[in-house]
This record gives sequence, structure tokens and C-alpha cells, in this order.
Amino acid sequence: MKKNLNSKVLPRVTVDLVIFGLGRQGLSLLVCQRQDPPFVGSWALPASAVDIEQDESLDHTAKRILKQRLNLHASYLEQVQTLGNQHRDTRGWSVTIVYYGLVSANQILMNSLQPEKCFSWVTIEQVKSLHLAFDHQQLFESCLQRFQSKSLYTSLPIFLLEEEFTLTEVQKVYEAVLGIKMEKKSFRRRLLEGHFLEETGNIRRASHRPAQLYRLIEKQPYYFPRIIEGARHQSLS
Amino acid sequence: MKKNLNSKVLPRVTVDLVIFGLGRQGLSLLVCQRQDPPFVGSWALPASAVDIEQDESLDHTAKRILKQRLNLHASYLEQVQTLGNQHRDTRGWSVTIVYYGLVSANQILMNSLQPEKCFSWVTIEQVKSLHLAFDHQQLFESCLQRFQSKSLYTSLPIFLLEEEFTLTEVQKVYEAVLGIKMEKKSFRRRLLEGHFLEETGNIRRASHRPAQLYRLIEKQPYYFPRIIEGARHQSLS
DNA sequence: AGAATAGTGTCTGTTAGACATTATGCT
DNA sequence: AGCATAATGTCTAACAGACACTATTCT
Repeated sequence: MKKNLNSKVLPRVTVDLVIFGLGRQGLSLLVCQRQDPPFVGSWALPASAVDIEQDESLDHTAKRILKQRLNLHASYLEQVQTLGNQHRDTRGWSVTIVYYGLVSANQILMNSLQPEKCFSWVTIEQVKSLHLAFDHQQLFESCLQRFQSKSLYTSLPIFLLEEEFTLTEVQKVYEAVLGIKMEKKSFRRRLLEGHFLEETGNIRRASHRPAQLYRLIEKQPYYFPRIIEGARHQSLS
Repeated sequence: MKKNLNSKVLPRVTVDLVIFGLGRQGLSLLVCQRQDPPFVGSWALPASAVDIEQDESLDHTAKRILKQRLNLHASYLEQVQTLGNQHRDTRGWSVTIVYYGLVSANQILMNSLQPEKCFSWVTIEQVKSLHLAFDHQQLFESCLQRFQSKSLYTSLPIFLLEEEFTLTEVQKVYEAVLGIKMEKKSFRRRLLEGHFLEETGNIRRASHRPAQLYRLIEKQPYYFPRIIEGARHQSLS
């Protein structure tokens, strides 16, 4: 019953990344233009085969793609699902481990200034019209859904902001991620009663009353004891 | 840059299963005794390599293991995580996709009557002392944690019961899964206000007041709008 | 009648949402 | 002064927990 270990019986294994960032137009996805067949020239998620000589683990593969190919650092990275079947890649049975990652606002500007690179940020509304290669549209939607539902009870959207931020900016990024409007007082109460933010002492000035700046105390997301209930009453898209 | 497709550059890919059932001693795990090296004779999770000739998808691999090797049907099956690195299997780089599954109470009795089979049910307290092979202890703990935290806001534990059940049995299975005591009235109110149960019209008789029997309306788990808050005040193990 | 469990009535505390109000800096 | 946004005060509705109480069947 022992199987012969050749490539005919082993699936191809890749890691695909769904990277979210906060652009001027709202929540955005990082997409790459494919260099090799199949689907040359199409937009696709950043991905790479697992390199068992170089990578220590799957998490390491995900970070390698971000670092080497995109020169980005994710403030948060989470494995979402693994898809494997014989149809998703025309070259045969393939398995992909899908992660989503969040990058902070300052990194987006830096990268979008290099148009010669073959990647681009598109808003999540624009993604559908891109016709991503393979089953990447579906992978994107799974990750978006996971990110949105986790945003109902965690501090995750804050990982899209810069290190210092005002409470109003936090509310805006939640609204961008969830696609719903939120009530100011209860939102701020919720944030502050979690005790995962601290005042930096600095102040954001504009042509009106200045706002206190905050930062995250921990690098891990905070889990609220309840979900945002408004999400039950407003539409999520 | 094209890679040569031989087994040297492709990791081994397996599916591992964490199967929960409700035995007389409480929440239990299904373990198998290994037939082949490495770890011959040790207890381990039921697992199999992905067979790209036979399996259509990873989900199919999981169901095949349950059906062919264990003759079980899972009332619920969920992919939890994928672990891949060069250390977890002495034979080299390996990737495992881990699922947890729930089997209903009636199936447990049937199977535990066949001691010649090389598998067994052990309570989740006993698992630690078994010293499961590979990193299976860790995979088990991830799945238990996922199952427990999801039980705080879903109807999942009910999938461990038979088709018809009383509300008291539902409370007992939640208490077994979560390891906490719950308050009767608020628990029942929560269950009934979800409108995912229906009375079967039948009655469970015993030497006291008989109880109404219920069944699940849908085969999918119900998601409660809030978590069980008592979990914040009592210990989860 | 008494045991045992099924099932209900109702009070309380917590917290999210709503919305009005005050505070502060800029032009 | 007037604008714009920051920040707060406070009422209400929803709902989980607590706990006492009633209901029903069996022995």
C-alpha cells in the first residue's frame, strides 16, 4: 500500500495573500499583475509556491511574499482558510493556504508612488470588475467577510491606521471596513472602556478644536466582550 | 526560474481530524492507534494523505477518512487551521489541514461496541496523558478552543445530540462543552428566542415530569446575536 | 404524599443606541 | 463672532443573570 513519492501524487502548494489597506477611496485590496502563465497579465492576489528549502513554515512563506516581493510589513496577519481541489488551477490538483493581512496607512503611500512595480491598490468595490485570476475573487470575499465579522468584536481595523490616531479616525476606519455608520458616543465609550488605548499626549490640530491622539497599548488585537449591535440593524454592504 | 516538479520541492499534504463526541464521561475525542511508522502503536488523530487521484477536494478527503476508516458521519465539519513546517514530521516538510467534526450521540455507542477496531473515544481530560503522536496534542487544543469559543454564540453543541432532545439535554451538552454551569431560565429563553428549534410533538418520559422534545429546524448552526455572558464570569476550564 | 425534574414570572444590572449639549481652537 | 469638530451628559430599550415559584408525572 506504500505510495510512490513522485510529483504525480503530490499537490502543488501555494500561499495566497489578501492584503487590506486604507487608501483615500476607502478600504482597498493589493493586487498583482501576473508575470507567468497561466493568466499572464491578469490581476491576481500576491502568491507564491511554498519553498521548502527556504521557508521554515507557512507563516514564514506569507511574510516572505510580503517582504521580498512587496516590501511591506503587515501589522496583522491571519490564516483564513485552505482550499484544495483539482479544478482551481489548470495545471492540476493544487492547495492554497490563504492569509489576510492589514498594512498601516503610511505604508500605502510609500508604495503607491512606485508605478513601475506590477502591483496596485484597488478599492473593495472595484475588485469585482477586475476579474481576478483563478478563484481569487472567492478567496478575497472569504477574507473580507472574515475581516468584517471580526471587526464587529475586535480592534482589528485600528491596525490599518498609523501609530497615532484620533478617536474620530478610529470611527471612520470602522465605518469604512464595515460599511455602516456608527453612533459617536457609544462607539467612544466602547473603545475607552476596553482599556487597550492610551493617550500619547500629542494632539492633532486642524481648523477646529484639536483632538487627543491615542495609540494601541498592545500589538495584539483587543477582543470586545460584545459585538457592535448596530450591525444587526444596518446593512453590511 | 522554472522549478523542477519532483518530490524534493513539494511538501507532503495530509488532512488531520479532531472528532468530538458526547460519551458517558462527557465531551470526548476520537483517537486512532497508528499502524505505520513513525510512531507505530502511539495514539494519534485520524488522518490521511490527500489522494489527488481519488479526492475531489480537501473537504472530500476529510469526509473520506470519516466514512472509509471510521464509518462515521459528521453532523458538522469545519476547517480550523493549516500547519506546515519542516519539523512536525520527521520525514520532512509537511502540511496538514486540520478539521474538527461533531458526531451525534447515537453513532458513538454503535462504534464503541467494536473493540477490535484500532480507535477509541477518550474524554478531553484524558487526552493530555495519551501523548498523541506528532503535534497532534496542539492540533487538538486549537480545535477544542475553536469549538468552545464558537459554542458561546452558536448552536453547535446541539450537533452532538441525537435528532430529538429536551432543553435540559441541550443545557447539559453546553455545560459539558464549555465546562461551566448555566442558568436555566435565561438559557432556555435564549434557545427559544432564536427560533431555530421546533417541538417534535413527542415527549421524553422518566420518573418525573416528562419533557417536550425538540429538533433543529435547519442543518446549519444558528448564530446568536450575543455570546453567553456567564462565560466571562466563570472559568473556561 | 413526596421526589424529581420541567417549565415560568419577574426583578435587577449592564450596556448599546439615541440625541442633545457643552468645549475648544481656528479664521 | 461664527464655524467645525471634539468631547460629554443622560435617557431609554434590550437582554442576560438571578432566583423564587408553579406544574406534572412517577413511585
